[in-house]
Amino acid sequence: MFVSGIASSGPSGRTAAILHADLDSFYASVEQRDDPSLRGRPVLVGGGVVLAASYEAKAFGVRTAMGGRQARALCPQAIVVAPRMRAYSDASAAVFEVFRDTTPVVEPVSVDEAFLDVSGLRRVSGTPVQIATRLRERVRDEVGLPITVGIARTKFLAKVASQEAKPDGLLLVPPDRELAFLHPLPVRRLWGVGAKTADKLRAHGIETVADVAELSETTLSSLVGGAMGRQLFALAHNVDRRRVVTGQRRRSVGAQRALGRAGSAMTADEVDAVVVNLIDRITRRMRAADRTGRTVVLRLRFADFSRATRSHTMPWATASTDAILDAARGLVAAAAPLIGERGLTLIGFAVCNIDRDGAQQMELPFASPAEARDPLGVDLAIDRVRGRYGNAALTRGVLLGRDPGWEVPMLAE
DNA sequence: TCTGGGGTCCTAGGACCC
DNA sequence: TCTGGGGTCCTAGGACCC
Repeated sequence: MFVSGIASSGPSGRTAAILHADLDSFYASVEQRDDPSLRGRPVLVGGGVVLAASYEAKAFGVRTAMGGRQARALCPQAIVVAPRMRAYSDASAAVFEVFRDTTPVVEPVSVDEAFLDVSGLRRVSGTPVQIATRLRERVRDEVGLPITVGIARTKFLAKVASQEAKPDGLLLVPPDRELAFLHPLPVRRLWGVGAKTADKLRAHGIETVADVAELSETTLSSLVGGAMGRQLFALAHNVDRRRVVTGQRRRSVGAQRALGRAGSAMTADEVDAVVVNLIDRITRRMRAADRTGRTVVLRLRFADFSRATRSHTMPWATASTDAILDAARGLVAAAAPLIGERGLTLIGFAVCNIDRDGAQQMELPFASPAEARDPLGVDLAIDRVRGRYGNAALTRGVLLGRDPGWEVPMLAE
C-alpha cells in the first residue's frame, strides 16, 4: 500500500475526487470474520465453483470463478465452506451504511463495490485521502471487514487504483500522474476488455494502454466495433466523463439453476418443476421491489457448453406469477427440440423491459354485455385484469375494452 | 480446468410504420 | 409497379462485469 501526494487543483479550480471502494475477497472475509478458526488460513467459499477465495488461498494461484476441483488441486489444505448469502447481504448493507454516511453520492456497482463522489467535502470532511482513510477504519471497526479504496479524478482511474492497491490498501492517483499511471497497464485493465477482446488486440500487437493510445479511433473501431472502439479510445486517452450517479434502477430480474450432467436425463415434468420454482423466485422479488416487466427471456446451456436464449415480449408489463409462468412455459415448449438434441445443463430466466408500459390498449374481460355498459362493471373488469397481471400494469393511459360478441367499446382512465 | 448466479451493454437482422 | 430514407420494436447472440 502507498499513499502519495495531495491532488492539485484542476482548471476548474476544484478537482473532482472519486473513491472506488471494494471489499477484499468479500464472501471469504465474512467467513473469516465470523469463524476465528478460519483466520490466516486459505478459505474457499463454494465447492463446485469458487465464489470467493481468501488471500491465503489466492497465494496458491486460486482465483474466483475457478472450478472447485482445480482449486483444491492447487491448494489441498484449503478449507471449503458453503456460501451464506444472507450473511453477505447483511454485511453489504452495513458497509453501504458507512458509504452513505460518508457522502450522499454513492453508486453501487455490486454487493461489495461502490463509487463515492467526495468532491466538495473538503471543508467538511477533509482531503479525499483523509476521507478514504476514515472510511476504511470505520468499515474495519464497525463491520469487521478489510476494504480497499482507490482515489482519482475519474471513475475509471479510481477503479484501476483500487485494483492496484488490493488487498487492504489505499491508493491515490494524483492528477499530474494520471498518464504515467495509465499507459503501462495491460489492455485487460480497460473497461470492457475481457479475454476475447484482449486476444483480438494482442493479435495486432496491442498489449498495453499506451499501445491503444497510439491508434486512431477509426482503427480501433474497425478492430473491436463502434461502441467499444470509441470507449477504448477515450479511456486510453484518459477521457472518462461518467459521473457518480445515485438511484440507478435495475433493468432486469433473473434466476437460473445449473443442473449438471443430470439435466440431460430430466423428464419434462422435472424441468417444469424447476421452471415453476425459478419463475416463483423472480416474480416474488419483482413484487417485493414493486417492479413489473414485459419481456421474458429463457436462457439455456447445454452439455457441450453452448448456449441459447429465447425471448417473448408480452403486451403489457406484469409481475404476476401466472402470466410470466405462462410465457416461460411457452418458451420452454418452443425450445424442446433444442433441449432434446443438445442435453440441458442449465436453465434460467430473466424478466426485462422492466416498468415499460408497452401496449396502450388492451381488452377487458367482461362477463356480459351488461357488465360492459355498467361503469361499476368496467371497474370490476379492470380489477380482474389487475389481479391477473399485477397492479402496475394498468396505472397509466387509456384502456380500450371490446367484447368480440357485442362490439362495446369502453374507455376508462 | 469442465465451469455458479446474478447482472449490463452492444450488434444485427427483420417486421412494420410513415 | 417500383422506389427511398428514417425510425421503432422485437429477437437472438455475444462479450463483459462482479
